[in-house]
Amino acid sequence: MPTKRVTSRQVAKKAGVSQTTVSFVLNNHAAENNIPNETIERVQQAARELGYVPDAAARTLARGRSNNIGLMLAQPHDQVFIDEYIPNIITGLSRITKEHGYRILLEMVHDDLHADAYANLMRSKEVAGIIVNQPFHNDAQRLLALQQEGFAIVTLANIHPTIPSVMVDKLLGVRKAVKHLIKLGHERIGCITYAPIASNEHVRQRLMIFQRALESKGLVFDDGLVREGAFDPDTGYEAMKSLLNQSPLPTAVFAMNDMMAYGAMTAIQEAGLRIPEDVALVGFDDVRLARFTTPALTTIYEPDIEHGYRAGELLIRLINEEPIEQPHIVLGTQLKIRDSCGWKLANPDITPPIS
Amino acid sequence: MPTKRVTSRQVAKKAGVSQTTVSFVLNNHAAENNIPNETIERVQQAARELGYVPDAAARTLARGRSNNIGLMLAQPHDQVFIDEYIPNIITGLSRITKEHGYRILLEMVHDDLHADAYANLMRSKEVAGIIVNQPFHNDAQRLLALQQEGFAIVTLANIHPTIPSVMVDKLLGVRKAVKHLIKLGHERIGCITYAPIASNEHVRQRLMIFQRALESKGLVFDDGLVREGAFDPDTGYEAMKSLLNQSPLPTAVFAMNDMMAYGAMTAIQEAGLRIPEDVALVGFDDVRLARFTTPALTTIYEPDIEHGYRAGELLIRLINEEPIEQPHIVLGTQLKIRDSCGWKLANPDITPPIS
DNA sequence: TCAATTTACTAATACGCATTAGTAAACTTA
DNA sequence: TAAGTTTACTAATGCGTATTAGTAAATTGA
Repeated sequence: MPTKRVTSRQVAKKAGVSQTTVSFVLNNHAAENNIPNETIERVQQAARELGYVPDAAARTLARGRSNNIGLMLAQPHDQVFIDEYIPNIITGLSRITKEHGYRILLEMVHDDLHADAYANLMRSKEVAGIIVNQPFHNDAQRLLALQQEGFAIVTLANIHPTIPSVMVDKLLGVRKAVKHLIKLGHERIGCITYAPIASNEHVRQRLMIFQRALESKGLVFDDGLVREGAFDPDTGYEAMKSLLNQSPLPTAVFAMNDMMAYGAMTAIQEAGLRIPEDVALVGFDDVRLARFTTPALTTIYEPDIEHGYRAGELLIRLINEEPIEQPHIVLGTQLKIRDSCGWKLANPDITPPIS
Repeated sequence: MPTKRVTSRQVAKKAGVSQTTVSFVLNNHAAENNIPNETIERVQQAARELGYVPDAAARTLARGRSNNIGLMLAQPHDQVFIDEYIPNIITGLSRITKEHGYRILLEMVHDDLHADAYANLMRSKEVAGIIVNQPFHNDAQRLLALQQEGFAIVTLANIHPTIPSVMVDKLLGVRKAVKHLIKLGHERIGCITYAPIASNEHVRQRLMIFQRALESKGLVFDDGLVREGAFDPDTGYEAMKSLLNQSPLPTAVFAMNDMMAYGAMTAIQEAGLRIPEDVALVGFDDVRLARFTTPALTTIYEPDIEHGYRAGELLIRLINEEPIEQPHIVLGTQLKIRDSCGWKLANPDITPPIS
C-alpha cells in the first residue's frame, strides 16, 4: 500500500499558487485563464520535481469520463485466443488509443453474463466507451439500450443500423474462396464450419453464401459434405476424417478458419492423400504461418490490425462527440493463392492474381 | 455522454435509508453494523430496481485502490503478439482476475518510455498492481523503486531477488532441446536466435546454455552455425537460408521459437532437403499448429496459461498483503517429440518419452 | 481622472463513494 | 429504576481532481 502520494495541492504549495492554478496549467487551460509563462513554468517545475502524477480515479470522477476504453470479448474463454484475430485487433487498437491517451481494459464476457458485463462496465464509468467483438444479433437490444443512455459503442460486426461498426466483409471473403475453388474445376467441395450451424448465425450466413456460390455456377450443394468444427485444429482434423469417409470424396475443402484447415491438412496427409492433387484446401484468416507450411495454405486475408485501428478511431470520435461521416465501415479481404488449392500447380509460371 | 446516472444516494432514498446504509449493505458490512435482514433486502431491491452500478472512479477514490491490474508489455509493438505467449498469459491471467473481481488493463510500453509507463500507471493509481512481461535487468532498479513505494509488482521473469516473479525455466528448456538433438547423434547443430546476441541478454544466456550442452558432451561449439533472427517466420527463413550456405551443413538446427522454426522449415524444404532426414529441426514454444504441420514440429512446451494464472495469483496476494510463501515460482517445460527431429523415424514403435 | 476592462489569480464546490464517529431508541442488568 | 448495553441506524467527512464563480490589482480608454 503506497505511503505518500503527491497531490496537486502539494504541487500548488511548492509553486506558491492555488490548486486551481495547478490544474489549469497542467491541463492546458493556462491561456484562457491569463496565466503568465513565468507561473506556468514554476508550476511545471514543481510538478516535475515532486514527480506528480494525477490520480486517475479523482480525475475520472471530476471529469465524469474515464480514459479507458473497454474491449469486450464475447466468446468462450478458451476460444478468444485460438487464432490471431484478437491479438491483431489489440495491436491496431492500441496504436490509436495510445495516440489519444486512452488505455485498453479487457473484459472477457461469459455467455451467461452478457447483459451485466456490457452494462456494468459502462455504467460503472470504468470506461469511456466499448468495442464489442463478434456480438450476436440478440445482443443488439442490450447494446441499443446502452447506446440510448448515451454510451459510446462500436461493434466489430454490423449488427444494427444505429450502432456504429467496423467490419470485415467476411461473406464476400467466403464467396471469393469458394469461387476460386470452382474456377479451378472443383465440383464436389466440402466445408468445415467453425461452430454448430444450428446455434450460430454467422456460420449459417457463411454457409448460405457457400451454397449460393455453388448454385450460381450450376453446381449442387450437398450438405453431406458439410462438417461442424469448433475453431481449433483438432476439430478440423476430426471433421476432415469424417469427410474422408464420404464416397466419392470431395475434391476440395473449404475450412472456415486456418486453424481447422491445418487440422484438415493433417487428416488428409495421414490418409495418404496429397494436397492439392487429391484434395485441394482453402482456409480463412491468413495466419502468420500460412506461408510457411508444406503446402503453403491458400486462404483469405483479413485486415485485422486495420480493423482494430479503425474501430478505435471511430469509438474515440464517438466519445468526443465529433461528427461521424460513415458509421458503418466495411473492410475488404484478399484471396491469397498459395499451394494448397492447386492453382500454382496448374499455373507454374504466372504470378497469382489477388482478389 | 450519459444523462442520468443512478447513485447510491438515489438507492438510499428509494429504500428509505441513508446512503451510508446502502454502502454498508452493498459492501457486505451489514453484519458489523447490525442491519436487519429486512432492511438489507429493501436496499438490495431498490438497487436492483434502479439498476444501480457503483461508480468505479468514486469507489477507487474512496478506497484508495483500483480494481484493475496492469499487464505491462515491454516489447516492441509489433512483436508483442507474434506468437501465442501473451494471448496465453492473458487467458490464464483473466481467469484468476475474474475470480477476484479485477480487470486487466493493457499497457504497451515503448522502450523509450519505460520509466514513465511503469511509474505513471502505478502512481496514477489506475491499477492496484502490475505484472511486467519480459523486463530486462536494467528495469530492475525502476521496478525496485516503485516496489519500495509500496506498489505491488510481479515480473514474468526473475530479475531481482526482492521482486516476486513467476517464470518458466527456459534455460532448462533449451538444454532439453539441445541434449535431445545430441542424443540423436547430431554433432553439427545450428542455432537461430530470436534477437541480436549483442543487445539481448536473454538470448546470450540461452546461447550459453546451448554451448554448454554441446561441450558437456565433448562437442565443439561453432559460432559459424549461429544466426540471428527476430521472432517471426521470415527471419527464421532468412537465417536458415544463410545456414544452408555453410559447408558442411549442420545436420540439425535449434530455433529459439517455433515461428522461426517454421521459417527455417520452409527454407530447408525449398532447398530440396528433407526434414528430418537431411536436417533435423527443433523449435521452442509449442505453438498450437506444431502438431498439425508436415512434419510435425518437435519443440519445447511452456505452460503459458498457468504462467499467467500464477502470476495473477501472486500479484493479488501482494495487493491484499497476504503472506507470500514462495516469492519466486519456477515452472517447467516439456520436450514434445514429434517428427521434425527424427526421433520417431528412428523409433517407430515406441511412444516418445516426455522430458 | 474615474469607470471599464483586462490580468492573474483563488475560494468554494461537485463528482460518488467508503468510512469514522456518532446518536436515539430499545433492551438489559442489578 | 437508573445505568449500561445493544440495536439500528445517520451526519459528516475525506478521497484528489476539475471547474465555476468570483475578486483584487493593474491597465486602459475618453
